[in-house]
Formats: sequence, structure tokens, C-alpha cells
Amino acid sequence: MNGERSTREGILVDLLEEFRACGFDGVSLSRISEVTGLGKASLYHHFPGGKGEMAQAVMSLAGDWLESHVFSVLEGQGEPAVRLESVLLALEDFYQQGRKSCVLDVMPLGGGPEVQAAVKQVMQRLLSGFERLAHSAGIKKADAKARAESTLIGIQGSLVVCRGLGSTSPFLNQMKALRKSFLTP
Amino acid sequence: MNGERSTREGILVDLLEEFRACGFDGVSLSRISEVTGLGKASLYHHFPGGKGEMAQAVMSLAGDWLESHVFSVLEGQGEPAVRLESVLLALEDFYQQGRKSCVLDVMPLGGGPEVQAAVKQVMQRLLSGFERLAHSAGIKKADAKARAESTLIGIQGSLVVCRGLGSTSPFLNQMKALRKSFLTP
DNA sequence: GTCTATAATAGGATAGAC
DNA sequence: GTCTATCCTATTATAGAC
Repeated sequence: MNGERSTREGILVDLLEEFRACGFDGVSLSRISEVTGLGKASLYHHFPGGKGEMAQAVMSLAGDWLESHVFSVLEGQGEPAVRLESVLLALEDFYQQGRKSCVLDVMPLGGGPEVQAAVKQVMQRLLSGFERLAHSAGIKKADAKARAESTLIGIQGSLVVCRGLGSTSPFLNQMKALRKSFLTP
Repeated sequence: MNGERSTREGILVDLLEEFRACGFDGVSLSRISEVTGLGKASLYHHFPGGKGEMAQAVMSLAGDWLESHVFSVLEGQGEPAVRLESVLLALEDFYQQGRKSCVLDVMPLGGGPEVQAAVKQVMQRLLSGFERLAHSAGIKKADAKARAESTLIGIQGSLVVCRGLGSTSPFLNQMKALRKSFLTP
């Protein structure tokens, strides 16, 4: 159960944790009822659309978080190296050094068309954001695009491998590699 | 429904497709009954342990496939470049150029301890196999280890991104990158 | 080995009182 | 806004005939 009980925002924090830990199909309303401390009927008061709406709201929350911690930095101004470091620190925090899975990985299966559309949109924005960061550091367009794709792949893949191995080092190694080579010509 | 109907092997091929498309929690026995053309009771004849045993059997099938198409090559003899190409072709076929998800990604969530152990074991074997291939091409141990990890991450990550974007190019780009740089000093 | 039928449970969702 | 109680359906699983 979260600190901010009973507000939609407080519930959403719990929902995000559950959904990214178990995936859409792996989360049950009974379980959500437990972790939030709210009865099922109360959950339907906050999310009349049921589990599907909860999933969409979680994607929306993740999108908001990315907006303020990642997109705004990637698409903003300032030293490329500083912006990169800021984004990587945010990601390390969000994924808890590789202990937590990514909603972009676990939500599409079973999540319905709206969730899948949200996943696609977020991935595209991440790609263009990283591309822009690389480009603003003087890296040529085609190369910047390739680096952005490799970066998204590296984040997602390392989280998958961390989950499979029960280790955080693949993610941490990946972050290290990005620091070393993302902006290097 | 598969060609080899009613044999455990034939059923398993269908099971693999379902499980990797929907994940453990996303697959229902009704659905399995549909795609195999067998009644639920018949499924329990082949897999007395139910859904959990089916999942373990699928991991086992995937393991067998990897054994003959990937592990045996990575751990075998021959020109490194030839072995690499052989493995990459096998993977492109298995994942249908990026259209199919990997069980190592989608099965751990909900799959139970046995499935998770199988995932871990397979990932470790892939890591040591790719490391060995790199090492046999004259790449130093630490570098070979890092390349192996990046390779597994690249495969898993690109499949996640393909699924999210509804495109096969991330996976195909990743394969191209491996061909270009995995064995390059 | 496969079927029909059925049990037992869990899941998502709603009604209506407070 | 939250609760208890309930509904309906889907799900996993089994029994027993053929």
C-alpha cells in the first residue's frame, strides 16, 4: 500500500509496480485490492473502465514520468554530456539498477490495443529523443538514428536479461557502455 | 493445429507458438484446446501436471532447439565466421525476422520457479557459448565476455522493440550489426 | 488417447447501502 | 468514496465412458 492512499495518483503508483512486475495478464483485481488496500468496488470508482483503464492509466503515468525526466532532457538544451548523464541517472533510478522490468516490455501482451498504441508512441519518442541528443553532439543523422535504436534495444534487452539471470549487472554494464560510447564520434 | 497431430512433439510445437505469443498468463487451456484440436482432458493425458508442465515442456523444446542449432555450433569447431553466420541464420529463422517473441522474455512472468530456472540456465549457456565463439576468434577473455552479454541483450532487446513498434527492422539491424562487428577485433 | 460432462475456483465486474 | 454482497463468466482441473 502506498503513502498517498485513496488518491488516484497514489493508487497509480501501486498499479505501476504491480503491472510492471507481473504484466497485464499476471495482475488480478484481488491482488490490486490487496496492495492498494481498497475494495474492488472502490477501484471501479476510480477506474470505471476496469482493468483495461487501469493499464492505460499506468501507461499514462509512465509517459508523464518520461516526459519530465527523459523527453524534456533529450529534447531540451544544454551540454549533450550533461543531458545524457541526467537521463541515465533517471533510468537507473526508475528501473532500480535493473531490478524492475519495463512496462514497454511486459504490458503489450494482453494489454489491448490502447496499451499497445501507447507503447509504440513512447518507443518512437524515445528513439527520436536519443537521436536528437546524438545529433546535437555532432553525430551525423544516420549514425544518430542507429545509436538511438541501439540504445533503446540495450535498455530493454538488458532489463530482460537481468530478470532472466536474477542479476543487475547486465543493466549496469549497459549504462556504463552508454556513458562511454553514446556521444563518442 | 499442427501437422504432427496428437503426438506430444506435435502438440508442443503449437504450445511453443501460443506461449511465446501471449506469455504464460496470457494462454488459456481453452485456447490451447482450440489450436491443438484436442479436448482439455486429452491435454491432461499428455501433460498430467497441467499448464505448468506444458510451460516446462515448452522450455524444454526451446532448449532442444537451441542445443542443435545454436549451442552445438557455438561450442563446436570450425571457422568462427562460419559458425557465427550459422547461428544468426538459425535465430532469424526461429524469430521469423523479429516477428516472434522469445520465451526467455515472456515466460518468466507467471511461469513459476521451474520455468524461471530454465530461463536462467539457457541464458547462461548462451552467454558462455557466444563468449567461447568470440574467444575462439582470438578476442581476449574480458572482451569476449562483454561481447557475449551485448549479443544476448541485443537479441532480446531488439525483439522487445520489434514487438512494441510492430516492425522487424530493429531485429534485422541488430543481426546486421552482429555480422559486422561481433568478430571484428 | 480422446471424448463429454462436470466440478471447483478465480477472475472481472456491478448493485446498492452507508 | 468505500464497503459488503453478489453475479456471471472463464479458467483450471478431474471423472468416467468409449
